[in-house]
Amino acid sequence: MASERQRPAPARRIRYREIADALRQRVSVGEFVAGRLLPSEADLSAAYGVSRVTVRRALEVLRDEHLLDARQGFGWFVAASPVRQVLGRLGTIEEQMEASGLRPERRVLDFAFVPAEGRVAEVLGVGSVLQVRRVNLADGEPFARVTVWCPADLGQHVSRADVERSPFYELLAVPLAGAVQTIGAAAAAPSDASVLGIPAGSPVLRCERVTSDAAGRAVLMSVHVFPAHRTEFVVDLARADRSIAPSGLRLVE
Amino acid sequence: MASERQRPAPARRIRYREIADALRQRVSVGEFVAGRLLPSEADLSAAYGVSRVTVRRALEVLRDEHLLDARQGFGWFVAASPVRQVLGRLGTIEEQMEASGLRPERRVLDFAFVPAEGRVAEVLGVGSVLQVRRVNLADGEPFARVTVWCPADLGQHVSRADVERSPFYELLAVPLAGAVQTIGAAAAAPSDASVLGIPAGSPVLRCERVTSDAAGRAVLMSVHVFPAHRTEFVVDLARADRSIAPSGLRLVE
DNA sequence: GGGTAGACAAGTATCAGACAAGTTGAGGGC
DNA sequence: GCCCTCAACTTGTCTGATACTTGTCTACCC
Repeated sequence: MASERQRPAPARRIRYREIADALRQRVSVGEFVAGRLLPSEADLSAAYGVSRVTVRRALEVLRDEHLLDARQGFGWFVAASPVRQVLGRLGTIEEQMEASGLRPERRVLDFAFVPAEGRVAEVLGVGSVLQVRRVNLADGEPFARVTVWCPADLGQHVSRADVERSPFYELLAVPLAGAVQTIGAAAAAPSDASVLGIPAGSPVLRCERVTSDAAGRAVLMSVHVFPAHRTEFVVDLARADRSIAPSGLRLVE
Repeated sequence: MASERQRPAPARRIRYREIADALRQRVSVGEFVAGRLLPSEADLSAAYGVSRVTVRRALEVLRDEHLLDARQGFGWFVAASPVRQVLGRLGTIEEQMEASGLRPERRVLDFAFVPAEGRVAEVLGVGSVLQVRRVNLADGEPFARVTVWCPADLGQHVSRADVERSPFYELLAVPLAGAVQTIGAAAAAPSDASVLGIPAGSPVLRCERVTSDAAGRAVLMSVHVFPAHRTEFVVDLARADRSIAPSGLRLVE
Protein backbone atom coordinates (compact mmCIF):
# COMPACT_ATOMS: atom_id res chain seq x y z
CA MET A 1 0.00 0.00 0.00
CA ALA A 2 1.62 3.16 -1.11
CA SER A 3 1.27 6.41 0.70
CA GLU A 4 -1.84 7.06 -1.28
CA ARG A 5 -2.52 10.29 0.52
CA GLN A 6 -6.02 11.00 -0.50
CA ARG A 7 -6.93 14.59 -0.81
CA PRO A 8 -10.13 15.55 0.91
CA ALA A 9 -11.39 16.69 -2.49
CA PRO A 10 -14.28 18.65 -1.11
CA ALA A 11 -17.68 18.29 -2.63
CA ARG A 12 -18.56 21.14 -4.93
CA ARG A 13 -20.77 23.89 -3.77
CA ILE A 14 -23.35 25.60 -5.85
CA ARG A 15 -24.15 29.04 -4.69
CA TYR A 16 -27.78 29.27 -5.62
CA ARG A 17 -28.48 26.00 -3.89
CA GLU A 18 -26.77 27.16 -0.77
CA ILE A 19 -28.82 30.31 -0.85
CA ALA A 20 -31.97 28.31 -1.44
CA ASP A 21 -31.10 26.22 1.61
CA ALA A 22 -30.49 29.33 3.66
CA LEU A 23 -33.76 30.89 2.61
CA ARG A 24 -35.63 27.68 3.18
CA GLN A 25 -34.34 27.61 6.68
CA ARG A 26 -35.26 31.22 7.30
CA VAL A 27 -38.75 30.34 6.25
CA SER A 28 -38.91 27.27 8.41
CA VAL A 29 -37.63 29.18 11.38
CA GLY A 30 -40.38 31.69 10.90
CA GLU A 31 -38.29 34.66 9.94
CA PHE A 32 -40.35 34.87 6.79
CA VAL A 33 -43.98 34.20 7.45
CA ALA A 34 -46.93 33.88 5.15
CA GLY A 35 -48.40 37.24 4.34
CA ARG A 36 -45.26 39.31 4.60
CA LEU A 37 -42.88 40.11 1.85
CA LEU A 38 -39.34 38.90 1.63
CA PRO A 39 -36.56 41.39 1.00
CA SER A 40 -36.35 42.35 -2.65
CA GLU A 41 -34.13 40.44 -5.02
CA ALA A 42 -31.79 43.39 -5.04
CA ASP A 43 -31.52 43.38 -1.25
CA LEU A 44 -31.00 39.65 -1.13
CA SER A 45 -28.33 39.72 -3.78
CA ALA A 46 -26.51 42.41 -1.83
CA ALA A 47 -26.92 40.51 1.42
CA TYR A 48 -25.58 37.25 0.03
CA GLY A 49 -23.00 38.95 -2.15
CA VAL A 50 -24.17 37.44 -5.39
CA SER A 51 -25.78 38.73 -8.52
CA ARG A 52 -29.48 39.06 -8.91
CA VAL A 53 -29.54 36.16 -11.33
CA THR A 54 -28.22 33.84 -8.67
CA VAL A 55 -30.63 34.99 -6.01
CA ARG A 56 -33.37 34.61 -8.52
CA ARG A 57 -32.45 31.03 -9.22
CA ALA A 58 -32.50 30.26 -5.54
CA LEU A 59 -35.93 31.81 -5.24
CA GLU A 60 -37.14 29.89 -8.25
CA VAL A 61 -36.01 26.65 -6.64
CA LEU A 62 -38.23 27.47 -3.69
CA ARG A 63 -41.05 28.47 -5.97
CA ASP A 64 -40.82 25.07 -7.62
CA GLU A 65 -41.16 23.57 -4.18
CA HIS A 66 -44.28 25.64 -3.70
CA LEU A 67 -42.68 27.22 -0.70
CA LEU A 68 -42.48 30.73 -2.13
CA ASP A 69 -44.32 32.64 -4.77
CA ALA A 70 -43.98 36.04 -6.37
CA ARG A 71 -46.00 38.64 -8.21
CA GLN A 72 -44.44 40.94 -10.72
CA GLY A 73 -43.99 44.41 -9.36
CA PHE A 74 -44.95 43.27 -5.92
CA GLY A 75 -42.44 40.89 -4.44
CA TRP A 76 -41.72 37.47 -3.07
CA PHE A 77 -43.71 35.98 -0.25
CA VAL A 78 -44.22 32.70 1.54
CA ALA A 79 -46.76 30.76 -0.41
CA ALA A 80 -48.29 28.35 2.03
CA SER A 81 -48.00 27.32 5.58
CA PRO A 82 -44.35 26.47 6.04
CA VAL A 83 -45.16 23.29 7.83
CA ARG A 84 -46.88 21.97 4.84
CA GLN A 85 -43.63 22.45 3.05
CA VAL A 86 -41.70 20.67 5.70
CA LEU A 87 -44.14 17.84 5.36
CA GLY A 88 -43.70 17.91 1.66
CA ARG A 89 -39.97 17.80 1.87
CA LEU A 90 -39.84 15.20 4.53
CA GLY A 91 -42.84 13.16 3.81
CA THR A 92 -43.33 12.64 0.16
CA ILE A 93 -40.75 10.34 -1.18
CA GLU A 94 -42.44 10.79 -4.48
CA GLU A 95 -40.68 14.08 -5.02
CA GLN A 96 -37.32 12.57 -4.37
CA MET A 97 -38.15 9.76 -6.71
CA GLU A 98 -39.19 12.05 -9.48
CA ALA A 99 -36.07 14.06 -9.00
CA SER A 100 -34.04 10.95 -9.52
CA GLY A 101 -35.93 10.01 -12.61
CA LEU A 102 -38.06 7.22 -11.25
CA ARG A 103 -41.70 6.92 -12.00
CA PRO A 104 -43.75 7.11 -8.84
CA GLU A 105 -47.22 5.68 -8.81
CA ARG A 106 -49.98 5.40 -6.28
CA ARG A 107 -52.45 2.59 -6.43
CA VAL A 108 -55.51 2.81 -4.27
CA LEU A 109 -56.44 -0.50 -2.73
CA ASP A 110 -59.27 0.63 -0.62
CA PHE A 111 -61.32 3.79 -0.17
CA ALA A 112 -64.07 3.77 2.39
CA PHE A 113 -65.78 5.61 5.21
CA VAL A 114 -65.52 3.38 8.22
CA PRO A 115 -66.00 3.63 11.97
CA ALA A 116 -62.82 4.72 13.69
CA GLU A 117 -61.19 2.11 15.82
CA GLY A 118 -58.44 1.78 18.34
CA ARG A 119 -55.57 4.14 17.93
CA VAL A 120 -57.16 5.93 15.02
CA ALA A 121 -60.20 6.81 17.09
CA GLU A 122 -57.98 7.83 19.93
CA VAL A 123 -55.79 10.08 17.82
CA LEU A 124 -58.41 11.67 15.63
CA GLY A 125 -61.08 11.77 18.29
CA VAL A 126 -63.99 11.09 15.98
CA GLY A 127 -66.29 8.18 15.40
CA SER A 128 -66.22 7.99 11.63
CA VAL A 129 -63.26 8.31 9.33
CA LEU A 130 -62.28 8.10 5.72
CA GLN A 131 -59.81 5.26 5.40
CA VAL A 132 -57.65 4.98 2.34
CA ARG A 133 -55.27 2.13 1.77
CA ARG A 134 -52.67 2.59 -0.92
CA VAL A 135 -49.60 0.99 -2.29
CA ASN A 136 -46.85 3.23 -3.62
CA LEU A 137 -44.75 1.97 -6.48
CA ALA A 138 -41.45 2.98 -7.97
CA ASP A 139 -41.13 2.01 -11.59
CA GLY A 140 -43.87 -0.49 -11.11
CA GLU A 141 -42.45 -2.11 -8.01
CA PRO A 142 -44.21 -1.74 -4.69
CA PHE A 143 -42.07 -0.15 -2.02
CA ALA A 144 -44.50 1.20 0.50
CA ARG A 145 -47.89 0.40 1.85
CA VAL A 146 -49.73 3.43 3.12
CA THR A 147 -52.88 3.76 5.11
CA VAL A 148 -54.39 7.16 5.71
CA TRP A 149 -57.24 8.17 7.95
CA CYS A 150 -58.98 11.48 8.27
CA PRO A 151 -62.20 12.51 9.97
CA ALA A 152 -65.19 11.72 7.80
CA ASP A 153 -66.35 15.32 7.60
CA LEU A 154 -63.02 16.46 6.22
CA GLY A 155 -62.90 13.64 3.73
CA GLN A 156 -66.26 14.48 2.27
CA HIS A 157 -64.87 16.28 -0.74
CA VAL A 158 -62.02 13.92 -1.47
CA SER A 159 -62.45 11.51 -4.32
CA ARG A 160 -60.75 8.26 -4.98
CA ALA A 161 -59.14 9.76 -8.06
CA ASP A 162 -57.81 12.65 -5.99
CA VAL A 163 -56.10 10.23 -3.68
CA GLU A 164 -54.51 8.39 -6.51
CA ARG A 165 -53.17 11.62 -7.95
CA SER A 166 -51.97 13.73 -5.04
CA PRO A 167 -50.43 13.47 -1.61
CA PHE A 168 -53.21 13.41 0.90
CA TYR A 169 -52.26 16.51 2.78
CA GLU A 170 -52.80 18.58 -0.32
CA LEU A 171 -56.40 17.51 -0.50
CA LEU A 172 -57.71 18.67 2.82
CA ALA A 173 -59.43 22.02 2.94
CA VAL A 174 -57.87 22.71 6.29
CA PRO A 175 -54.63 24.58 6.92
CA LEU A 176 -52.16 22.17 8.41
CA ALA A 177 -49.97 23.35 11.21
CA GLY A 178 -47.71 20.58 12.36
CA ALA A 179 -47.00 16.93 12.51
CA VAL A 180 -45.29 14.30 14.55
CA GLN A 181 -43.70 11.42 12.78
CA THR A 182 -42.48 8.29 14.45
CA ILE A 183 -40.20 5.77 12.88
CA GLY A 184 -40.24 2.29 14.21
CA ALA A 185 -39.63 -1.28 13.22
CA ALA A 186 -42.07 -4.14 13.16
CA ALA A 187 -42.67 -7.53 11.69
CA ALA A 188 -44.65 -7.50 8.48
CA ALA A 189 -48.31 -8.32 8.93
CA PRO A 190 -49.61 -10.84 6.42
CA SER A 191 -51.69 -8.21 4.64
CA ASP A 192 -48.74 -5.87 4.28
CA ALA A 193 -46.46 -8.68 3.28
CA SER A 194 -48.60 -9.80 0.39
CA VAL A 195 -48.96 -6.29 -0.95
CA LEU A 196 -45.25 -5.61 -0.70
CA GLY A 197 -44.21 -9.00 -1.95
CA ILE A 198 -42.21 -10.02 1.11
CA PRO A 199 -42.56 -12.90 3.56
CA ALA A 200 -44.91 -12.30 6.45
CA GLY A 201 -42.99 -11.64 9.63
CA SER A 202 -39.97 -10.16 7.90
CA PRO A 203 -38.85 -6.84 9.32
CA VAL A 204 -40.41 -3.61 8.08
CA LEU A 205 -39.96 0.04 8.84
CA ARG A 206 -43.17 1.50 10.13
CA CYS A 207 -43.73 5.24 10.10
CA GLU A 208 -46.70 6.81 11.69
CA ARG A 209 -47.51 10.43 11.14
CA VAL A 210 -50.10 12.52 12.86
CA THR A 211 -50.80 15.87 11.28
CA SER A 212 -52.63 18.63 13.06
CA ASP A 213 -54.32 21.84 12.08
CA ALA A 214 -53.61 25.26 13.49
CA ALA A 215 -55.89 24.66 16.44
CA GLY A 216 -53.94 21.55 17.38
CA ARG A 217 -56.63 19.13 16.37
CA ALA A 218 -55.32 16.00 14.71
CA VAL A 219 -56.77 15.91 11.23
CA LEU A 220 -54.72 13.28 9.50
CA MET A 221 -53.12 10.07 10.54
CA SER A 222 -51.11 7.82 8.33
CA VAL A 223 -49.04 4.72 8.59
CA HIS A 224 -46.35 3.91 6.05
CA VAL A 225 -44.87 0.45 5.94
CA PHE A 226 -41.61 -0.07 4.07
CA PRO A 227 -39.85 -3.36 3.49
CA ALA A 228 -36.67 -3.22 5.53
CA HIS A 229 -34.40 -4.74 2.97
CA ARG A 230 -35.05 -1.96 0.50
CA THR A 231 -35.51 1.00 2.75
CA GLU A 232 -33.60 3.15 5.13
CA PHE A 233 -33.76 6.65 6.40
CA VAL A 234 -30.68 8.73 5.97
CA VAL A 235 -29.86 11.52 8.32
CA ASP A 236 -27.15 13.84 7.14
CA LEU A 237 -25.49 15.62 10.00
CA ALA A 238 -22.76 16.91 7.78
CA ARG A 239 -22.89 20.63 8.15
CA ALA A 240 -25.01 20.83 11.21
CA ASP A 241 -25.26 24.51 11.91
CA ARG A 242 -25.15 24.92 15.58
CA SER A 243 -27.86 27.50 15.25
CA ILE A 244 -30.65 25.14 14.46
CA ALA A 245 -29.43 21.79 15.63
CA PRO A 246 -28.01 22.32 19.07
CA SER A 247 -29.13 18.91 20.16
CA GLY A 248 -27.67 17.13 17.21
CA LEU A 249 -24.29 15.63 17.13
CA ARG A 250 -22.03 17.61 19.32
CA LEU A 251 -19.41 19.41 17.37
CA VAL A 252 -16.03 19.80 18.94
CA GLU A 253 -14.14 22.76 17.70
CA MET B 1 -7.28 -24.10 -25.99
CA ALA B 2 -5.17 -22.08 -23.66
CA SER B 3 -7.29 -22.80 -20.68
CA GLU B 4 -6.97 -19.25 -19.53
CA ARG B 5 -9.28 -19.21 -16.62
CA GLN B 6 -9.22 -16.69 -13.89
CA ARG B 7 -5.49 -16.36 -13.59
CA PRO B 8 -4.67 -15.80 -9.95
CA ALA B 9 -1.85 -13.85 -11.59
CA PRO B 10 -0.14 -11.02 -9.77
CA ALA B 11 -3.47 -9.28 -10.06
CA ARG B 12 -2.55 -6.37 -12.19
CA ARG B 13 -3.79 -3.20 -10.63
CA ILE B 14 -6.48 -1.81 -12.79
CA ARG B 15 -6.52 1.79 -11.88
CA TYR B 16 -10.03 2.75 -12.81
CA ARG B 17 -11.42 -0.15 -10.84
CA GLU B 18 -9.43 0.81 -7.83
CA ILE B 19 -10.75 4.30 -8.12
CA ALA B 20 -14.26 3.03 -8.58
CA ASP B 21 -13.85 1.04 -5.39
CA ALA B 22 -12.50 4.04 -3.56
CA LEU B 23 -15.37 6.21 -4.71
CA ARG B 24 -17.88 3.54 -3.90
CA GLN B 25 -16.53 3.46 -0.42
CA ARG B 26 -16.66 7.19 -0.04
CA VAL B 27 -20.30 7.03 -1.00
CA SER B 28 -21.08 4.20 1.36
CA VAL B 29 -19.31 5.98 4.16
CA GLY B 30 -21.52 8.95 3.56
CA GLU B 31 -18.86 11.37 2.47
CA PHE B 32 -20.88 11.78 -0.68
CA VAL B 33 -24.52 11.81 0.13
CA ALA B 34 -27.55 12.07 -2.11
CA GLY B 35 -28.21 15.58 -3.20
CA ARG B 36 -24.70 16.89 -3.07
CA LEU B 37 -22.21 17.13 -5.85
CA LEU B 38 -18.99 15.18 -6.12
CA PRO B 39 -15.74 16.93 -6.95
CA SER B 40 -15.36 17.53 -10.66
CA GLU B 41 -13.67 15.02 -12.89
CA ALA B 42 -10.71 17.35 -13.11
CA ASP B 43 -10.39 17.54 -9.33
CA LEU B 44 -10.73 13.80 -8.96
CA SER B 45 -8.14 13.08 -11.62
CA ALA B 46 -5.73 15.41 -9.86
CA ALA B 47 -6.50 13.89 -6.47
CA TYR B 48 -5.97 10.34 -7.66
CA GLY B 49 -3.11 11.27 -9.95
CA VAL B 50 -4.63 9.80 -13.07
CA SER B 51 -5.97 11.15 -16.30
CA ARG B 52 -9.48 12.33 -16.70
CA VAL B 53 -10.31 9.41 -18.94
CA THR B 54 -9.50 7.00 -16.15
CA VAL B 55 -11.50 8.83 -13.56
CA ARG B 56 -14.32 8.94 -16.01
CA ARG B 57 -14.29 5.21 -16.48
CA ALA B 58 -14.42 4.74 -12.74
CA LEU B 59 -17.38 7.06 -12.53
CA GLU B 60 -19.10 5.28 -15.38
CA VAL B 61 -18.72 1.99 -13.58
CA LEU B 62 -20.62 3.49 -10.68
CA ARG B 63 -23.19 4.97 -12.99
CA ASP B 64 -23.82 1.52 -14.41
CA GLU B 65 -24.40 0.38 -10.86
CA HIS B 66 -26.97 3.16 -10.49
CA LEU B 67 -24.97 4.49 -7.61
CA LEU B 68 -23.99 7.74 -9.28
CA ASP B 69 -25.40 9.85 -12.02
CA ALA B 70 -24.29 12.94 -13.89
CA ARG B 71 -25.65 15.76 -15.96
CA GLN B 72 -23.64 17.45 -18.60
CA GLY B 73 -22.30 20.79 -17.50
CA PHE B 74 -23.53 20.18 -13.99
CA GLY B 75 -21.62 17.41 -12.33
CA TRP B 76 -21.68 14.02 -10.73
CA PHE B 77 -23.89 13.26 -7.80
CA VAL B 78 -25.14 10.35 -5.76
CA ALA B 79 -28.24 8.96 -7.35
CA ALA B 80 -31.00 9.17 -4.81
CA SER B 81 -32.26 5.71 -4.30
CA PRO B 82 -36.01 5.93 -4.15
CA VAL B 83 -36.24 4.15 -0.88
CA ARG B 84 -33.60 6.11 0.92
CA GLN B 85 -35.45 8.98 2.44
CA VAL B 86 -33.25 11.84 3.42
CA LEU B 87 -34.45 13.24 6.68
CA GLY B 88 -33.43 16.58 8.01
CA ARG B 89 -31.42 16.31 11.12
CA LEU B 90 -31.74 14.09 14.09
CA GLY B 91 -30.11 14.23 17.46
CA THR B 92 -28.02 11.71 19.26
CA ILE B 93 -29.83 9.18 21.31
CA GLU B 94 -28.04 9.70 24.58
CA GLU B 95 -28.75 13.39 24.68
CA GLN B 96 -32.36 12.86 23.87
CA MET B 97 -32.64 10.40 26.69
CA GLU B 98 -31.04 12.62 29.22
CA ALA B 99 -33.23 15.45 28.10
CA SER B 100 -36.29 13.34 28.75
CA GLY B 101 -35.19 12.59 32.28
CA LEU B 102 -34.19 8.98 31.92
CA ARG B 103 -31.14 7.71 33.69
CA PRO B 104 -28.80 6.42 31.03
CA GLU B 105 -26.27 3.79 31.83
CA ARG B 106 -23.66 2.05 29.73
CA ARG B 107 -22.41 -1.42 30.36
CA VAL B 108 -19.37 -2.55 28.43
CA LEU B 109 -19.59 -6.11 27.19
CA ASP B 110 -16.47 -6.23 25.20
CA PHE B 111 -13.43 -4.03 24.68
CA ALA B 112 -10.75 -5.20 22.29
CA PHE B 113 -8.43 -4.31 19.47
CA VAL B 114 -9.32 -6.53 16.58
CA PRO B 115 -8.68 -6.72 12.85
CA ALA B 116 -11.22 -4.73 10.88
CA GLU B 117 -13.58 -6.76 8.81
CA GLY B 118 -16.16 -6.29 6.14
CA ARG B 119 -18.01 -3.06 6.24
CA VAL B 120 -16.02 -1.72 9.15
CA ALA B 121 -12.79 -2.13 7.21
CA GLU B 122 -14.43 -0.57 4.22
CA VAL B 123 -15.74 2.42 6.08
CA LEU B 124 -12.80 3.17 8.31
CA GLY B 125 -10.22 2.15 5.80
CA VAL B 126 -7.79 0.66 8.30
CA GLY B 127 -6.69 -2.83 9.19
CA SER B 128 -6.95 -2.68 12.95
CA VAL B 129 -9.68 -1.20 15.06
CA LEU B 130 -10.81 -0.78 18.60
CA GLN B 131 -14.11 -2.55 18.93
CA VAL B 132 -16.36 -1.84 21.86
CA ARG B 133 -19.60 -3.62 22.45
CA ARG B 134 -21.95 -2.05 24.90
CA VAL B 135 -25.42 -2.31 26.14
CA ASN B 136 -27.22 0.89 27.00
CA LEU B 137 -29.75 0.90 29.74
CA ALA B 138 -32.52 3.27 30.59
CA ASP B 139 -33.45 3.19 34.25
CA GLY B 140 -31.79 -0.16 34.54
CA GLU B 141 -33.40 -1.86 31.59
CA PRO B 142 -31.49 -2.64 28.41
CA PHE B 143 -32.83 -0.76 25.45
CA ALA B 144 -29.98 -0.67 22.99
CA ARG B 145 -27.06 -2.74 21.97
CA VAL B 146 -24.26 -0.63 20.64
CA THR B 147 -21.11 -1.58 18.84
CA VAL B 148 -18.53 1.07 18.15
CA TRP B 149 -15.40 0.85 16.06
CA CYS B 150 -12.63 3.34 15.66
CA PRO B 151 -9.18 3.07 14.12
CA ALA B 152 -6.75 1.45 16.52
CA ASP B 153 -4.39 4.41 16.59
CA LEU B 154 -7.17 6.74 17.68
CA GLY B 155 -8.36 4.32 20.32
CA GLN B 156 -4.96 4.04 21.93
CA HIS B 157 -5.76 6.41 24.75
CA VAL B 158 -9.26 5.26 25.44
CA SER B 159 -9.83 3.07 28.45
CA ARG B 160 -12.60 0.68 29.20
CA ALA B 161 -13.71 2.87 32.06
CA ASP B 162 -13.85 5.87 29.75
CA VAL B 163 -16.17 4.02 27.46
CA GLU B 164 -18.45 3.09 30.28
CA ARG B 165 -18.65 6.66 31.46
CA SER B 166 -18.91 8.80 28.35
CA PRO B 167 -20.31 8.78 24.86
CA PHE B 168 -17.63 7.58 22.56
CA TYR B 169 -17.41 10.67 20.45
CA GLU B 170 -16.33 12.65 23.45
CA LEU B 171 -13.29 10.46 23.94
CA LEU B 172 -11.51 10.86 20.66
CA ALA B 173 -8.72 13.38 20.46
CA VAL B 174 -9.84 14.33 16.99
CA PRO B 175 -12.19 17.15 16.11
CA LEU B 176 -15.33 15.67 14.65
CA ALA B 177 -16.99 17.41 11.78
CA GLY B 178 -20.13 15.58 10.83
CA ALA B 179 -21.91 12.31 10.52
CA VAL B 180 -24.31 10.37 8.44
CA GLN B 181 -26.83 8.20 10.14
CA THR B 182 -29.06 5.64 8.58
CA ILE B 183 -32.10 4.16 10.22
CA GLY B 184 -33.32 0.80 9.10
CA ALA B 185 -35.15 -2.22 10.34
CA ALA B 186 -33.89 -5.76 10.67
CA ALA B 187 -34.52 -9.02 12.39
CA ALA B 188 -32.68 -9.45 15.67
CA ALA B 189 -29.53 -11.53 15.49
CA PRO B 190 -29.26 -14.13 18.24
CA SER B 191 -26.44 -12.27 19.96
CA ASP B 192 -28.38 -9.03 20.02
CA ALA B 193 -31.52 -10.79 21.08
CA SER B 194 -30.02 -12.34 24.16
CA VAL B 195 -28.49 -9.07 25.29
CA LEU B 196 -31.72 -7.20 24.79
CA GLY B 197 -33.90 -9.91 26.17
CA ILE B 198 -36.01 -10.41 23.10
CA PRO B 199 -36.62 -13.40 20.85
CA ALA B 200 -34.16 -13.88 18.03
CA GLY B 201 -35.68 -12.83 14.75
CA SER B 202 -38.00 -10.27 16.24
CA PRO B 203 -37.87 -6.87 14.58
CA VAL B 204 -35.30 -4.32 15.67
CA LEU B 205 -34.40 -0.82 14.67
CA ARG B 206 -30.88 -0.68 13.40
CA CYS B 207 -29.04 2.62 13.22
CA GLU B 208 -25.66 2.95 11.71
CA ARG B 209 -23.69 6.11 12.18
CA VAL B 210 -20.45 7.09 10.52
CA THR B 211 -18.71 10.07 12.01
CA SER B 212 -15.97 11.93 10.19
CA ASP B 213 -13.31 14.40 11.12
CA ALA B 214 -12.79 17.76 9.53
CA ALA B 215 -10.75 16.28 6.70
CA GLY B 216 -13.59 13.95 5.80
CA ARG B 217 -11.93 10.81 7.09
CA ALA B 218 -14.29 8.40 8.79
CA VAL B 219 -13.07 8.05 12.36
CA LEU B 220 -15.98 6.41 14.10
CA MET B 221 -18.54 3.88 13.12
CA SER B 222 -21.28 2.61 15.30
CA VAL B 223 -24.28 0.40 15.05
CA HIS B 224 -27.16 0.74 17.47
CA VAL B 225 -29.74 -1.98 17.72
CA PHE B 226 -33.01 -1.19 19.45
CA PRO B 227 -35.81 -3.60 20.17
CA ALA B 228 -38.72 -2.50 18.06
CA HIS B 229 -41.38 -3.03 20.66
CA ARG B 230 -39.90 -0.47 23.02
CA THR B 231 -38.34 2.02 20.72
CA GLU B 232 -39.17 4.47 18.01
CA PHE B 233 -37.75 7.62 16.58
CA VAL B 234 -39.89 10.64 16.87
CA VAL B 235 -39.54 13.47 14.45
CA ASP B 236 -41.52 16.43 15.60
CA LEU B 237 -42.47 18.72 12.81
CA ALA B 238 -44.41 20.92 15.14
CA ARG B 239 -44.50 24.39 13.83
CA ALA B 240 -42.61 27.47 14.70
CA ASP B 241 -39.93 28.00 17.26
CA ARG B 242 -37.91 24.90 17.16
CA SER B 243 -38.24 24.17 13.50
CA ILE B 244 -36.88 20.83 12.50
CA ALA B 245 -34.67 20.26 15.44
CA PRO B 246 -36.58 18.55 18.20
CA SER B 247 -36.52 14.94 17.44
CA GLY B 248 -35.21 11.82 18.91
CA LEU B 249 -35.88 8.58 20.48
CA ARG B 250 -38.91 7.72 22.49
CA LEU B 251 -39.47 4.72 24.59
CA VAL B 252 -42.91 3.29 24.29
CA GLU B 253 -44.57 1.36 27.04
C1' DG C 1 -7.75 -3.77 -23.33
C1' DG C 2 -5.67 -0.30 -20.09
C1' DG C 3 -3.71 4.02 -19.90
C1' DT C 4 -2.23 9.14 -21.11
C1' DA C 5 -2.83 13.61 -23.40
C1' DG C 6 -5.25 16.77 -25.72
C1' DA C 7 -9.01 19.01 -28.19
C1' DC C 8 -13.70 20.30 -29.08
C1' DA C 9 -18.86 20.55 -28.37
C1' DA C 10 -22.61 21.35 -25.41
C1' DG C 11 -24.66 22.34 -21.06
C1' DT C 12 -24.46 24.92 -16.47
C1' DA C 13 -23.23 28.65 -13.02
C1' DT C 14 -22.18 32.90 -12.43
C1' DC C 15 -21.77 37.82 -13.44
C1' DA C 16 -23.13 42.69 -15.11
C1' DG C 17 -26.24 44.92 -17.39
C1' DA C 18 -30.49 46.65 -19.73
C1' DC C 19 -35.33 47.03 -20.56
C1' DA C 20 -40.35 45.85 -20.15
C1' DA C 21 -44.19 45.51 -17.20
C1' DG C 22 -46.78 45.38 -12.81
C1' DT C 23 -47.56 47.66 -7.95
C1' DT C 24 -47.46 51.12 -4.79
C1' DG C 25 -47.89 55.45 -2.80
C1' DA C 26 -47.25 60.41 -2.80
C1' DG C 27 -48.65 64.67 -4.70
C1' DG C 28 -51.55 67.71 -7.45
C1' DG C 29 -55.86 69.17 -9.23
C1' DC C 30 -60.82 68.93 -8.82
C1' DG D 1 -63.60 63.78 -0.27
C1' DC D 2 -62.13 61.73 -5.33
C1' DC D 3 -59.40 60.94 -9.44
C1' DC D 4 -55.35 61.27 -12.17
C1' DT D 5 -50.42 61.36 -13.01
C1' DC D 6 -45.94 60.11 -12.05
C1' DA D 7 -41.88 58.64 -9.76
C1' DA D 8 -40.04 54.92 -7.24
C1' DC D 9 -40.12 50.73 -6.41
C1' DT D 10 -40.87 45.65 -7.59
C1' DT D 11 -40.49 41.18 -10.58
C1' DG D 12 -39.99 39.21 -15.41
C1' DT D 13 -37.06 38.62 -19.25
C1' DC D 14 -33.81 39.44 -22.16
C1' DT D 15 -28.80 40.07 -23.80
C1' DG D 16 -23.64 39.13 -23.75
C1' DA D 17 -19.45 37.39 -21.44
C1' DT D 18 -16.52 34.31 -18.55
C1' DA D 19 -15.45 30.25 -16.27
C1' DC D 20 -16.29 25.62 -15.40
C1' DT D 21 -18.51 21.04 -16.09
C1' DT D 22 -19.58 16.72 -18.54
C1' DG D 23 -19.81 14.26 -23.20
C1' DT D 24 -17.22 12.70 -26.97
C1' DC D 25 -13.88 12.42 -29.92
C1' DT D 26 -8.83 11.39 -31.98
C1' DA D 27 -3.96 10.09 -31.57
C1' DC D 28 -0.50 7.59 -29.33
C1' DC D 29 1.91 4.25 -26.00
C1' DC D 30 2.29 -0.20 -23.43
